[in-house]
Amino acid sequence: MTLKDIASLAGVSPSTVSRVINHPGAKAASREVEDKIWQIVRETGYIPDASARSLKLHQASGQNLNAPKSIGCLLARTHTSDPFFSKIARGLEREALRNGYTVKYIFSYQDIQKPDIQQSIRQTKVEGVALLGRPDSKMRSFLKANYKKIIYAGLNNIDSEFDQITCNAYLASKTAVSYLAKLGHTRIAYLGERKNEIRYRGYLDAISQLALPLNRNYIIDTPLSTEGGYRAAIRLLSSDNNVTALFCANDLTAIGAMKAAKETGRQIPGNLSVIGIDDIETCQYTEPMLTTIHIPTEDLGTMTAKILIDRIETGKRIPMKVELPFRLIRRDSCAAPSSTPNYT
Amino acid sequence: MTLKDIASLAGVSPSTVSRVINHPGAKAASREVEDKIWQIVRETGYIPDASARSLKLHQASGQNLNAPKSIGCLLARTHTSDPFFSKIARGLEREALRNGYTVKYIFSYQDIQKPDIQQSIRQTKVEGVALLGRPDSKMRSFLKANYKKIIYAGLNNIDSEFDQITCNAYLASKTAVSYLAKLGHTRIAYLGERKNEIRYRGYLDAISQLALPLNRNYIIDTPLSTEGGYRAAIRLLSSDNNVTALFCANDLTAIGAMKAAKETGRQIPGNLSVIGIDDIETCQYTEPMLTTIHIPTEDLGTMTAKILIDRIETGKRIPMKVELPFRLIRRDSCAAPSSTPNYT
DNA sequence: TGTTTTTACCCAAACGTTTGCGTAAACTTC
DNA sequence: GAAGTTTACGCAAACGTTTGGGTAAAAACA
Repeated sequence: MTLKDIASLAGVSPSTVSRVINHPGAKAASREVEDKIWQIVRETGYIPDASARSLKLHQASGQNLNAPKSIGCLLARTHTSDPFFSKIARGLEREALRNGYTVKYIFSYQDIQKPDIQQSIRQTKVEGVALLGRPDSKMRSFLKANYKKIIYAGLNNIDSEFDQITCNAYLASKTAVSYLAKLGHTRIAYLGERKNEIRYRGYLDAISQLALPLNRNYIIDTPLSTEGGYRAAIRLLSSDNNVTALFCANDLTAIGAMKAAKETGRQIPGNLSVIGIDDIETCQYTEPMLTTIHIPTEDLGTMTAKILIDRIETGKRIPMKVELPFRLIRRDSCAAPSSTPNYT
Repeated sequence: MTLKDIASLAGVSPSTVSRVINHPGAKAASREVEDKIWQIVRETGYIPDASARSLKLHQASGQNLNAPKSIGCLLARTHTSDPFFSKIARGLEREALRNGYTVKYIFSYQDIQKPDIQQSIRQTKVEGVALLGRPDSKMRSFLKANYKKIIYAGLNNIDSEFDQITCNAYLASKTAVSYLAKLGHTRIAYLGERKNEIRYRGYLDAISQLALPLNRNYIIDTPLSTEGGYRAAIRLLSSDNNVTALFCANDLTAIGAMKAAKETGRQIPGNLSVIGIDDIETCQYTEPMLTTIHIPTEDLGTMTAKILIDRIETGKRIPMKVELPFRLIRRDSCAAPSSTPNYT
């Protein structure tokens, strides 16, 4: 349904329809014609095309009072089933809706180099976009080329011109490791990603600052998923009997690791302590319940929405990096290393 | 700064600039010219006008052979973090992408009555939509009014004109209950939703067909989430010492229930058997591992995409109801009821 | 009745892009 | 060196609006 269609249905020219719609009341057309036009508009459910309008008016996209507004949310498909990101998305959506915005999600990260995918994404009209999880460089340049208002939410700082809503995962990691150290652990392994990963750096720095021995074998590079954690832990635990604690870069990984631990005969937290990051819901349903660092995931989402929407509505950009607080949640998966330290 | 400006600065036509910018690498221009254009773009800080772009790209899917194509995916926000639906979505997305379609997700279910939300949804152009999870009547009429090509995917049959890709959850439920009965259980509880829920009907019919006693107290109406399962099970287990098995309408519920069982002193599967439906990944990471009915979730998604896309491309509709097979996965959470049947 | 004003509409030119088609020139191939 | 193929571009027509500048017909006026 376009203006033209309405026009021909009403038997008038597009100009007339446009005037009627945009300046209601201003007698741009006869009473009769005006009524007829409105009627048809209602019947057909016609919605003026926002792009065309803004193109023509070249108004800085803010004017139309009752226009449908929406923000985009970009998320890598691989993260689609990660509760951490779902939760952020949920906060985002809630806050957006409260402000009258719809959220449109796009998960087609990895195919961003294909031109038709790019087009398809561009085609969905949004006033700004929230970026969940680290973008690769392709994604980054695509975003810069196509959107003015972009906010990144996630755990890693990304060195880029986007504004960021994060939690200080570097500190969070150090906190987790320190906690393990304070319990008496000295042989602490890292399970998670390494490349450009701030949690890994946090681990490394904590180890060195606490003057703990750094053992290369205790660093396992693995994707942040339950299966990744399981595999990594199996690898580690079946070849080494000295580790007493596992620092996992997120809860999913930790949960996988716990299963591996049990399968290789460990008691948690008896012979082995496990700690994660995120505090996803499942942490409370594992046996034992998982000690972890709580990240205010949902708030991450709502803040992102708030700031993005503020930027959209005021048109002003105050560059910023927001950091939300984390905290250690002591549950049952960590304890002092057993007095008979080595598992046999 | 417009395309034209860039073009004249570079001494070429706008078309060339456009091509260079949009299909980088595709030798749309000579190496020389291309470099020059990028250089000017960088120097001038040119940003393509989003409205113009989207206006142009919108052109209603009629002519343009390699136009960007996309399908919509509607999912209730409440299901957003349910692994069952994430998995369907993942299958859907994979298949769609393989066919050159992008998927656009919308989670704004509950606010569908607000006109501006409706507008915003309508505004996103898609060639067809996949509907994950049962729509309420508002949603249904909205969909019927706005889209021609709709396919429903999920566990419940919905009596509607939409085509459906499902698993026979009715039979699945009966299978689960029969399995428990075959193990020797007679006091089997139902934890899950009741209203219009086919799994509930399956439970009821199984109980009656197997001539087991039907105990109203063993039917707990609860939302399908971990927390829902936990609450429901606490309620049941702390007031009754005779149940020997819990049939949970999905795995999330079952996982919550397992926690409650442990907290109330049950051994699984010693004193209490628990069975779920879905076979989400977490099932393998619980203690004990959860026996469940496997639903080919990802296939549900790919089938949905396949059929939807076929309909879009051929333009023909062959009304259909597709049913994918399920199967029982025996893990460790179910066993024969103990010889000292009552828990004390 | 002739002249001016008003009413009610239409025409067509933009807005900044993208892209199918066309075409000179350059390069192959035999 | 003729015939075909490829490369590297330009032309112009869209996309859906808005709006300034018309102009016939109707209304008002003298």
